Amino acid sequence: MDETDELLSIRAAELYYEENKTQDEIGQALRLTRWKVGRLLAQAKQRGFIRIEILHPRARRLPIERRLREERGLADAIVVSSAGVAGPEELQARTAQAAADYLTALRPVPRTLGVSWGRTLYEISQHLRNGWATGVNVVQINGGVSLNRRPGTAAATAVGIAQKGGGQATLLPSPAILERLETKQAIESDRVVAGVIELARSADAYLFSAGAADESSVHVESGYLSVSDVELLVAKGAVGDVVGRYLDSDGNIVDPALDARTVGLTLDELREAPLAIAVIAGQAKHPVADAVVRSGLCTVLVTDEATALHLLDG
Amino acid sequence: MDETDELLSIRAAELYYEENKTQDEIGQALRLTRWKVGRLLAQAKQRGFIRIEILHPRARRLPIERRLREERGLADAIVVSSAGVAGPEELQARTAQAAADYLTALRPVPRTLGVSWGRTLYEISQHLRNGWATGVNVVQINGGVSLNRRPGTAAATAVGIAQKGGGQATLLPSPAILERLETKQAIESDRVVAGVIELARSADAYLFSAGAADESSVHVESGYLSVSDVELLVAKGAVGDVVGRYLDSDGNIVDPALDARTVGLTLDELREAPLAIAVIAGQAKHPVADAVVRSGLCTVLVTDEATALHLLDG
DNA sequence: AGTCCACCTGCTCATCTGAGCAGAAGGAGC
DNA sequence: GCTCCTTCTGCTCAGATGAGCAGGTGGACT
Repeated sequence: MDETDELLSIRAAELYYEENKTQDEIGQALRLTRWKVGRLLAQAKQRGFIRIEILHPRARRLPIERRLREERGLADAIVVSSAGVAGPEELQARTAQAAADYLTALRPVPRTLGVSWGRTLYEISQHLRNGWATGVNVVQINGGVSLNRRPGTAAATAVGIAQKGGGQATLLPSPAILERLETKQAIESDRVVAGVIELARSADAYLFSAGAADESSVHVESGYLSVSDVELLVAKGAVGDVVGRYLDSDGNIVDPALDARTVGLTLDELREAPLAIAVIAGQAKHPVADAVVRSGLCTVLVTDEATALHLLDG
Repeated sequence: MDETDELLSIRAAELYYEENKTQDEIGQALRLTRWKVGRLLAQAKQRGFIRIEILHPRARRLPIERRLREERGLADAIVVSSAGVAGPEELQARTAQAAADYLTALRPVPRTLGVSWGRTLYEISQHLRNGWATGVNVVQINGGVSLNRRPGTAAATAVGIAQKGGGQATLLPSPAILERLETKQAIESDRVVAGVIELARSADAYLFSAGAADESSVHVESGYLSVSDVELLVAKGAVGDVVGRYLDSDGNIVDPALDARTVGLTLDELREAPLAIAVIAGQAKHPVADAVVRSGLCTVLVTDEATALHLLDG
């Protein structure tokens, strides 16, 4: 395509997309046949001169979703558009909304849904509508009750999802991380706790997010880890955590001793799940999102456009 | 349009614009008739959910051009797209290119073209192609030869435009602004200078830019004015200059005494021209662009999208 | 110069799409 | 409960568009 044709294709595109002229009219204006105009427009599209964006908080990026499914082996992918996004909070909100939509549309409806907790999960619970399902029971898959600064967030998440879904919530009454291995083993052998974990193992589907390995981690906020603990983990290669377990970029546990003191489903148990929905959004979580997808921790990913493109780049 | 329809229209738009499905296929996917899909897409467009951009340095914004013609009474307007622009230099380059394109396509071809000088005009001369016209003579319409730091820029501009257009350049051998009124009157009564100005008055068309009233002004750079001179002009209401003459936001001369010492066509002479092409780009020139258009200094405006929108806002 | 080949052009035809219309549905007011 | 009015729905039909094809054009190579 020479320079003249390139310019013509731009002129044609202006008349077609901005002035709503027909290809025939454009042909008359530019002294071309309407077939030539059609070809110029096709070339303009194909060469990427034409960008069509859907500007809406609920807009998704289907081509990127397809690439994630095909190139990253996911069973499903939901990618929300970043077009016209105001800030990181809105990105987070859009992604949580999309996750709520996905859950609502999910078929078959899971009888039991295993959930983690955290800012993202809480926001998903807020975006779910009353009656999003009928009779979905919810079970927590990792510990964390009550140490949180905003007490009850973890519980409110699970209970909220369950209530709006017309089911019961089963909480895991345990800290996320114990200080001593013996305490962790003791609490796991507690009849109630063991029962909850057993229920969690039998869930039909899991819904969880991932945390970045930095000082903003919920584990730091909740007091389970200190900033220097996290720095140590990062030094060992940690990119973030899933259900409280810190992993490196290959999805391996970074600190087996710490992991052994962490209550809840293990990463390998998650990997065996037939339906594991990860909801991860934001620049800060790009590395951990990568690790989650690469190591097969989820079968379904709900994320934002920038994160999705990051995953596809590598 | 309720929330459900809004969401459906977004889903439909995704399938239509990103997946290239037909409205009929979308109808099947979303369990709607194809007419409903068509209406949803029309509403999505109409409500502004669909943004179509033409990403190309030569892309123009025809709807904005139309508004400028209709709402600002211009005979013609050329607005280059700001989409995907890298920086102010590229905006300037795009606008200069558009001005060169406009000149090249101009019919009837002017026998004599009056030009000012400056960074913008120089860039236009660079973008013109050899043989853009056959036999267009060029005449400078304001003084400024030789005091410029990059000597010859003013002359190179006029000569370049003329040579590439197969014609002769007539330079105005005079400073832009004289220190004393008497000197200005003396130089204007010089036979050669008077002849050039007479020729300039008889030009078929004028091509000029405008300068912002700040320290970056070519008059400061050229030594005609000091920074404090410009500050004084700004204090008196100056928003910029056209052919070396400083005007306020209403297009009135700010400093009549200074104006009387300025050599070349007057603003009122420009206003009477049947074809006066102003080329103005960049954030810094928004106020002076406004003054130029409001006070009828040009019949044709070549500018960038942001500047055009600024003109239409007010 | 002749031949071949790739590309381009203008066409036919099938499909897609938007305008306009008649009837149905859903509310508001009586 | 009934009527009227607005809005919505599914349709016809004509215009717009894209796929595919035959013929033509121009350049490269022999």
